[in-house]
Amino acid sequence: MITIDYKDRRPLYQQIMDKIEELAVLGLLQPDQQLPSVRSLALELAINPNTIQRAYAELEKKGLTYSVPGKGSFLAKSHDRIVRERAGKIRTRLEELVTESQTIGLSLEHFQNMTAELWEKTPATPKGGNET
Amino acid sequence: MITIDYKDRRPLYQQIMDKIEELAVLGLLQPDQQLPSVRSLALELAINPNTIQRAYAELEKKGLTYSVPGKGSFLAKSHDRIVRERAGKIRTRLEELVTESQTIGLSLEHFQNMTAELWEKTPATPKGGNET
DNA sequence: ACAGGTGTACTAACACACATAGGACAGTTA
DNA sequence: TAACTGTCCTATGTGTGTTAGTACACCTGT
Repeated sequence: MITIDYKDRRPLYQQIMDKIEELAVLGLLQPDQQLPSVRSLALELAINPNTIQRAYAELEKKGLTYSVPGKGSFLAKSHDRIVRERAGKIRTRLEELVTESQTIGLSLEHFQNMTAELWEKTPATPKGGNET
Repeated sequence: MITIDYKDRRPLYQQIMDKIEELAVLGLLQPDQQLPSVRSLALELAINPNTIQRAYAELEKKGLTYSVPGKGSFLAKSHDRIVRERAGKIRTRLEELVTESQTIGLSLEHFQNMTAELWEKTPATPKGGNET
């Protein structure tokens, strides 16, 4: 379900956070569904439990999950809410691209054409291969 | 000409690299034009010369500048070439955005509308104020 | 009550990148 | 020669990421 890529420059805890959010976006994790326990996931990924703990703590701080001592960690937000947040971030990054494009004198038409072209390529998955 | 932003999370040497590339894109630095010397820029920015040295060395590795011992560091590439490289990077990042948008089920039409809307906002400059 | 699962907290240690500090050497130019 | 230039080197401090080990409190099934 979750894998680690040591070629990835991002911290392990960050990769785990992103993977869980990704699973939530894709609907493979449902609200209130229990996540793997800190210890079991650490064992499975062959990394330190503290790293998982870190990831779960950050996810909870973001409001994406909630933890119940003695019971486990669970997905908190609804699929729709996560998707809306994602859309917001995409908008922010798009704004950066727009600004940079204008700096180098790219036209809106050129940009739109590029978008349409890339849209049709429809690659399978963005970040390096999602397991199994 | 070049400033440092300590609120910026990027390393200082990275900020310097980006600023110089930015100046080149905007045409404020011409090919074969001499850059500030390692020591003078370090003095001006009140940081260590080694940090400037690092920035210049990385820029040279990227082929953006060239250094002549005893003479100085100079901008290497033509404006056009830098712009083309920038465009390539923008394309790569746009591809990421497209993929992520598809993941969350955004439509091409929605994406294009968002782009057009952002395009018209036309903010002054992206990264924290490029002074005088 | 107990055992075994859960989250949480804490300290210590290591590796790495960023940055500073200070010094040294070689080439260029006036 | 003097005063610039780039380049190289070692040492040090700091912050972050990660591992390691331990401990405590909570929940659940037997």
